[in-house]
Amino acid sequence: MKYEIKENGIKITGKEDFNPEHILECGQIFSYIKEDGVYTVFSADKKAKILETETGFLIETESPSYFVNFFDLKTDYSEVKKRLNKFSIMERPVKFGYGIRILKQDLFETLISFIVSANNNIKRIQMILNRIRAKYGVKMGDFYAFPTRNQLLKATEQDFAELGAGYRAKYLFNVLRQVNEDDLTSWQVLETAELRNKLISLCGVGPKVADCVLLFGFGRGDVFPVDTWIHQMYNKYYSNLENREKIRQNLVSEFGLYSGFAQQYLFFFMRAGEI
DNA sequence: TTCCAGGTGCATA
DNA sequence: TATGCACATGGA
Repeated sequence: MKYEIKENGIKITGKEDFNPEHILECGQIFSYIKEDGVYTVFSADKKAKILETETGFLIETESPSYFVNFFDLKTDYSEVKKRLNKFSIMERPVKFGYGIRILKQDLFETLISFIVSANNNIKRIQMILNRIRAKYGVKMGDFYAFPTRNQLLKATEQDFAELGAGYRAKYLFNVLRQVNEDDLTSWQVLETAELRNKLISLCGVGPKVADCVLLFGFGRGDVFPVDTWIHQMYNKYYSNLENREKIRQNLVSEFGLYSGFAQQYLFFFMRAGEI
């Protein structure tokens, strides 16, 4: 796959390592829409529309350099897939989710989004996050930016509850008073284990949410978020184990630096009912 | 009606 | 350290 910065966005050549549906519908991001088969993705205060062309895709955006990083275009996913295919369990999931890429998302938005995601379903997560955008974010023409921490500080616990956050309203209210965007950015230099502990110390952030923020925000490959789907997968393909911490440890020791990638293909595969 | 969704916090032993 | 339970909400 090749990419090229154009006046109106980014031109992608090749379809094997970039598939909008697989990238966006694999549960790593909640802020996107599909209209007439065309995906538009929202991140922080930016958006990009992904148009299919004969030879690849055009990522139409005013912020091309942001989305080069966002879509992780500098990473060679054919190499990632080659590595993963050395694990026999990965062959079918990698083939099925061929165009997946792990997004490098805005840290603050990722943190808030995955706190909302806990014990929740994707449709409702999207609804709640949309309401948060619309109520507290700045209007950017035809969409709302994800609000900043300062903007969200105006919200009370009751406000979040009214947006549908349920019992997570308290987590949101509290976490906003524990960290700001600069804290998160400054943690980028920490090693994964220490960074993980920092995240887990935050309200509403346990092992699973921390691993999602590490993978989808901080771009750490050496984490393996274990949710109900991965739990099911493990019981089917490995062994019956109830302890999610042990499952996580086993999977991280198996996949090492490629844990995050493996996890995402497996999650997409499981959720699609391919099992 | 009951179960489940990309789980976490807290009490208890 | 580890186990058990409560927690909002809406769709299946």
